[in-house]
Amino acid sequence: MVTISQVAEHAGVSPATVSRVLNGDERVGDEYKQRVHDAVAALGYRPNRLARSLRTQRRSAIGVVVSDIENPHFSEMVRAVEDLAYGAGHHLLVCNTDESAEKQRTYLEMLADEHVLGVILSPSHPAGEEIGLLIDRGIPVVAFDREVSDQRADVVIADNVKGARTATELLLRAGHTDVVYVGGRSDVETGAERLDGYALTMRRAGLVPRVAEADFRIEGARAAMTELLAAPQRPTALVVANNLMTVGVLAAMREHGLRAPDDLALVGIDDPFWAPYLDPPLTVVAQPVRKMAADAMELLHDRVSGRRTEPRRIVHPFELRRRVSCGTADPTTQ
Amino acid sequence: MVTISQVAEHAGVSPATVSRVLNGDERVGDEYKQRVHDAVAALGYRPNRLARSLRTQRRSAIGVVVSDIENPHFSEMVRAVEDLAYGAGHHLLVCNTDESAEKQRTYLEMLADEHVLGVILSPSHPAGEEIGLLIDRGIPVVAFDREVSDQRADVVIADNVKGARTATELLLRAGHTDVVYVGGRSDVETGAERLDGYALTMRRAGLVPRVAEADFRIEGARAAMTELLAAPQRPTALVVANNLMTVGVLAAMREHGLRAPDDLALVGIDDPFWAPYLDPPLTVVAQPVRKMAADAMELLHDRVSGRRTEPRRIVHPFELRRRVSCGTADPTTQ
DNA sequence: CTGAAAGCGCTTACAG
DNA sequence: CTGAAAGCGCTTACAG
Repeated sequence: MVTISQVAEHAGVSPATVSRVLNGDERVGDEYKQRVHDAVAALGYRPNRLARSLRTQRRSAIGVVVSDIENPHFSEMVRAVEDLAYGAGHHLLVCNTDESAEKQRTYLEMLADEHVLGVILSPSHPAGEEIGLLIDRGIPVVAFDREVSDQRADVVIADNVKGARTATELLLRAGHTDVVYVGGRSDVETGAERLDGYALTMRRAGLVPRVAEADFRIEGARAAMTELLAAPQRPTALVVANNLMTVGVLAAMREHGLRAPDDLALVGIDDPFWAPYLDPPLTVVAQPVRKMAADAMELLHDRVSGRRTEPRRIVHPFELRRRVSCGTADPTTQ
Repeated sequence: MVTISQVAEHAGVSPATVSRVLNGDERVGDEYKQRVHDAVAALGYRPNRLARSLRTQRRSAIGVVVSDIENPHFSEMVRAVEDLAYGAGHHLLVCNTDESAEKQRTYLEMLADEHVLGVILSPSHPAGEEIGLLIDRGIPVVAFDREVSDQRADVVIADNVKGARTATELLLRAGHTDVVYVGGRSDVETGAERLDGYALTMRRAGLVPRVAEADFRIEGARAAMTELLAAPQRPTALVVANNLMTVGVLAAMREHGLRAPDDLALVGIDDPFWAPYLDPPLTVVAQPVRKMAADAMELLHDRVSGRRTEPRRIVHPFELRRRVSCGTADPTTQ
């Protein structure tokens, strides 16, 4: 392990001068600069970032906490954040919480103890006190997808109520009246809001909401669908609460010999990369994940640079991406 | 920021004693222990992990370098690694290289400078000299999926040749003679080996290999398929080089009104979580990603603990997961 | 069993 | 422009 002192000795200067040269301090004389650069090259010296972070009290890591990196929604988010972080010379500590309050706490405490630059958190437990711990210690937190109780955090979310409304309205305008919502966990914010958006839209149209309850997961959706399709009255259209559930819904439909959109029209929420390639290509309302990630990073940078101290809250609209699964025809006139 | 000295003062002991208590040193007297614990609680003290790492020369972060976290293969790998790391109290620095030699170099150098505990690397550039830099500095490297030039690294790979052979043989045994390989990048190890496995198997059966060249990506596979299906003789079966390409292949087939397995039998390589839910459910040969991740972590821990200094190389077999897309009938007798 | 002191590898006022 | 010295927040031989 070559240290800065060894470089200094080799170059015949002080460690302070080596540090200055390496950090681009212009006041150093040209000959000294050259000698330092030569010594660095000769010894293959690389500064210890740990030591630098400790001394400068400035870290280059950003914590990203999601419930499950394997969920394409979060893979996309992490990917987008990573692209931006790389450009800024930062790197990512990625943490999965599995929707466990305890894992969230453990990870956030660890990130606090690591003195990360900031945290982008898709909360499993919005009221966790460890969120305040981070902010107390001057580590900015951006809540992603879901809000957190601590009002000092920044927030980047999508308008789930409107998103579900857009999906539902699309089907209602096509003439459907029996639109069922295949729902995710209504005990979490995103689940509750999407359900609300659907139910409100149905009621406003004078229709009765009907929900097949599931859990945001493939097999849960498949089971809920199996039950739904065994019921006396089969709906003509579905709104599905997230991308994983869509996979389960399509599987259940296939088992029952049903095709979208003819037997059952379908609008999904979320747009994983394979949605356009499903059979049929899936119509979805999608969160603009990349834009949201860019906002999250910008909010973080504003905080770190001290440009802003007041919390901000950015709400993105969902985007309708119309493909095939929603159908086009008015089913009442077929 | 509460420091260990403040805790010491509050408890009326030395910083050394606080450190000992917090690190579970049993030699400390019970009364002192109690006083330290009280002071820690009163002040809300949390040790600075950066300072500890610098002092002990022991880091708790593991670097994971993949080409693209959005590829389900790597999402699954990172997820599996993360599960194991969490249990061991480690956390993950996740890096995307986009198959760029430069990004790989930048990230690996950064991981070296961060003095991470170890690196799991799915190499974009197997001969990168920065791999040696890590090992020189005592940071163990486990090559994942693909080998690296530096012989000192550990290796966890799947037997791509046999995997592709298994896929091809399954189709040959079903009676197919015109099996086309929809190929990935044959300039990378995995691509080249899978191609070899396919081609060898065809030749051994007295058949002529036929390849639709693509690039491991959805659109590349779709384009290659469109070309293939425009050719005079349509094959009766396909082996597809990775999970993303399967998505493109199915899309192209749909555009041409072809269904698997009846019009075209299909075996994929890789088993993303949605493969069983595709239409038709996909028959695949799959790398045992979770087992491979577990091995990678174990190799890392062996190195870190000094239990082993000689490099190890673990080769996993692919697993055949037979579903619907490969068909069952002998097409020559239909 | 406990504390004073040194040191991990840097950076940065301070003095010259 | 350059260096000696202090210090970031810990841990750990060393001495008692």
